[in-house]
Amino acid sequence: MKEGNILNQLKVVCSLCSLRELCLPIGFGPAELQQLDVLTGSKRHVKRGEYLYRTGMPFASIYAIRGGFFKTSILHEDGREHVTGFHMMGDIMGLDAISTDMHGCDAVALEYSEICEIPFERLSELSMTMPVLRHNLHKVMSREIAFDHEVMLMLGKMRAEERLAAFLLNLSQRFSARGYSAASFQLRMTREEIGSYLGLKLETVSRIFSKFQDEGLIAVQKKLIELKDENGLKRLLGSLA
Amino acid sequence: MKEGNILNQLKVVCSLCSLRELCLPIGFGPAELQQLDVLTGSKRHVKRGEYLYRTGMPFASIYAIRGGFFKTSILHEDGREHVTGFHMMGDIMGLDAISTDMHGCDAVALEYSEICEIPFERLSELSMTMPVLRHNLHKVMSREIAFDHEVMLMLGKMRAEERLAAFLLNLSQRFSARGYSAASFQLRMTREEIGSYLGLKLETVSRIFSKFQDEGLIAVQKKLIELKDENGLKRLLGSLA
DNA sequence: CGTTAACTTGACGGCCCTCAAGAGAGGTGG
DNA sequence: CCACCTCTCTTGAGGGCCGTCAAGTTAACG
Repeated sequence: MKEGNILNQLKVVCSLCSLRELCLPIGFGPAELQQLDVLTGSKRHVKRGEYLYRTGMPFASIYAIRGGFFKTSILHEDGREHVTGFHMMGDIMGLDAISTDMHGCDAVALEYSEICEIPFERLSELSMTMPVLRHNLHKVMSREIAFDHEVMLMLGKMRAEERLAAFLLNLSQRFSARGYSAASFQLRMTREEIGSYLGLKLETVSRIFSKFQDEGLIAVQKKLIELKDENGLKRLLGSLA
Repeated sequence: MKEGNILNQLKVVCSLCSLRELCLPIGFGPAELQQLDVLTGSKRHVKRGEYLYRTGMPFASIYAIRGGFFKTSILHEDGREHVTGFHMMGDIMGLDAISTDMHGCDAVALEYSEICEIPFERLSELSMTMPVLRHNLHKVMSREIAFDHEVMLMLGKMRAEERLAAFLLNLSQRFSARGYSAASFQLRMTREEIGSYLGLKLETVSRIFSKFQDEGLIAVQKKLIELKDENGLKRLLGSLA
């Protein structure tokens, strides 16, 4: 992996939700903008712990996050879950459901969140006449594929410390891209959920957080994370390659 | 994970490449079909070991496999590679490059292969006027996302034996869906490539193949695999859940 | 027939999981 | 307001799975 390949992975704030603003400078007329407004009309609030959708539910819309924090996960019969992703403002969820017309995972809000429901059929139709919209849709889907490949790399090749470092740096960049601090942020998820996402156990996550703190790389206070030595974390990742 | 969720994952033979046939029963006229032929006109042969594309190359086309076998992988500076996928007839490659306009992985033919190069910009334009094409494109991309999530689950949660069992069953189903034998097939990749894909070392892959053979689950003769007890393999997977 | 790549098998060790106990934080009801 | 409960997190001890290292075998190819 090229240095910073994973690091530079971030789901840019280019959500279809905010496409109105995105399209303005491109020279859209009022008519097109009005069409977009039809799409972005349906907003919903989701309380902490509530499901936005569940596995097996029929697929009709994709969801753009206006604010808040979600996890998506697959649930097993025995109750174990695997977290497939964490999602924040500007991210699009539900793209994996198009192929089967049924949601293939659960989406749970980890804090109070606002989402924007986008009927996919209408979006698809609208993308006929709006090349920019079409291009953006393809980019969003493609970015998810490319990002998932990075995650696969992480799960398949990295050791626990490298995974945690990559995870923290990715979070940092995504917060930073959204105007929040890159060096200090609140984790919205538990150690167990982090572990599930990274293919580790919660004890391992906790231990490595402590280790990073001892080494002066980060400061941890429960869910408050402060990156003290970003380059140090990046060096950890570099050792993979 | 629901029983057979991973098992049922298979990239259906619905490649855009064979869309001509696919669209016929839907009632396309000669004009539309001619448009499609423009897309599928550019065919290429790739010899064993040749690269179809490499990381960093500018993105212009996606590729539908007409025949043969590919692996896609990310290469590290130190020479180590992580295999992100194996691809056979009917699969589409290169979808991860749309977001960056640059290929993010290497695609290597593991045997003599024939592919069909599809200029993405033209495909995208064409999808404006052809809803079926548009829908198929979205489905193909969505299926890749959903499948990658299954792989992430495998890498994050399964033990070595479970990964191998899932791998063999997935291969079996994909061969079967293409008209080949589900119970007996030739591996196109080395143990090392399998290991890289599954997050294991080649010795582990070899050991587990031997173990499966001792247990009567499969018969192995180098690259020739015969599934002797498909249900036994599925039971291995079931124990995950 | 010689060379090399790919595979198999064994011994050993390390990383992470498992099991366990305890501490801290947050919420609820008295 | 405080006691109490529960969820989450931390830390330790021990064990198991798989990686590492090594040697030998087989297959493929010129």
